[in-house]
Amino acid sequence: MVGGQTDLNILAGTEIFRSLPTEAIDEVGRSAVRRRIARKAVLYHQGDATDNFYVVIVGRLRATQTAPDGAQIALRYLGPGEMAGYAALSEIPAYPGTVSAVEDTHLFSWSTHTIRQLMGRHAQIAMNAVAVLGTRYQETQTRLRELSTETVERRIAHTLTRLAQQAGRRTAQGIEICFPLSRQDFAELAGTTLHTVSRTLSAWEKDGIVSSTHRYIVIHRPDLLEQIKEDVT
Amino acid sequence: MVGGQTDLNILAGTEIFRSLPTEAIDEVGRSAVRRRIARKAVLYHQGDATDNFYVVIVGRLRATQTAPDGAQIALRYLGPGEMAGYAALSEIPAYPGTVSAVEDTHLFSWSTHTIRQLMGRHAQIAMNAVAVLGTRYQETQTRLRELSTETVERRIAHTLTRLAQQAGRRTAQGIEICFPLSRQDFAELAGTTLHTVSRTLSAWEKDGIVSSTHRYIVIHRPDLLEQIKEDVT
DNA sequence: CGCCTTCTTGACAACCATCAAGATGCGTGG
DNA sequence: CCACGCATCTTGATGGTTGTCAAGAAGGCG
Repeated sequence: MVGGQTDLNILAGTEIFRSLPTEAIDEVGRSAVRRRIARKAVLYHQGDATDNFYVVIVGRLRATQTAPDGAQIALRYLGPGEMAGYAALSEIPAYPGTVSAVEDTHLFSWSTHTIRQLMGRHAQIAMNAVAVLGTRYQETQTRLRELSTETVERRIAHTLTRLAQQAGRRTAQGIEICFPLSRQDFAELAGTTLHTVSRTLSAWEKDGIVSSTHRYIVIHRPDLLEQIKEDVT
Repeated sequence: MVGGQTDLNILAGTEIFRSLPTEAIDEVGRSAVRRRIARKAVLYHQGDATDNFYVVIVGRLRATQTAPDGAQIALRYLGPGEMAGYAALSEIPAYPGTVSAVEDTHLFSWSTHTIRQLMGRHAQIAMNAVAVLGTRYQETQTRLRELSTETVERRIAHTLTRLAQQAGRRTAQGIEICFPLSRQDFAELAGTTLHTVSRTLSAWEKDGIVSSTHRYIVIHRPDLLEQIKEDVT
């Protein structure tokens, strides 16, 4: 159970519980459970029975999908305020992907039954869920088109821009992606191989567009990235 | 306005208005407008301001997305009972894709304002929308993974299976995709070119897996398609 | 300080898009 | 009813993009 005023304030700021009247937020808080998972730990596995719904408080999660043959792609990275486990909302019986932690992460969680009851009682929650899923659906459609029609370099540029938008932090040097991301991780997000990502980022680094230390990427020249995306050469 | 008992029965059977109490269905029907669009006509264009929400009664729609450079992919084909224009539900200001009719199509429509009001008043509608968007989101994620990791032939097999599931009709010869689909259309759905689709289907036709006349594809050996999908050669 | 993971870079080849040209078939108009 | 024309489909040849294989370099953690 979660009840402190700070917790309620956090809840009120999340994508799924925004714009709720106070008593509804109270109810949401009363039925929430706090949980913490360590870096690299798995929140749930693809194929597991859908039993819980989550909201990230602090940290970063990574959602992936694996094919029967082992090939993997990254579906999304989830930061503070974002929800995980939408299957719990939509009566999908098994999680369609695996979610694990990129950094130590704090979460709120609700059982499938509870979150559905909350949605039924407060249409605003369901409408927020519609908005979130709509936006994510749209983003995935766009990725699908990019993957179908664009060259790798442009796809990598798009992926990087999206990352910056979702998890970018302004610094003196430019925009930094604020969680660690290996070449392999990036490749799984862009739909290519770590080799191609490495080559492309190396070339961009030569041109002063980006730089990366450890596993943190910094964008120095967003304008040149835009140019790469639009380039019709 | 739509009020006949048959219309209400149709509405009660759609993915977005199922499981509603009678008076809610009544309300939905009262605020609905009937509309009809001819084959090849456009329901709305990508980028248009989101003004209406639709449900297909009979016919078939096709949702596509076009890149700035003109490259196009098919997002989805929509048949009876399915909804179009989810942007109207999720406050996305402009339609993210274009929807046009593959066959003469009858629709119900609601203004953006009306459908949102209905959702707010009846949480069940919003929950149904969550379920529909969740399922579509999941499907798109799977397509994304296939496009990232699988060979064209297997992707074409997956695409054909999905089509059969969504719009297949059992016949004496096998399962027929029950709307006309050109090689180009198929290619835009599978993320490849019409040439590759043509070659692949020709090869499969030689093996007795499928056949196609005019623009109707029939699957004779679903089992062999499954084998192609799983083949780990 | 050493090992192991991750990254970089090169060489090569395969898959599939592109280009090209002919075949088929449907709709339309005479 | 037939013939013409246009759209679609088929099939071949070729080349480019990018994945695969390989091996060495760099960097972090125990």
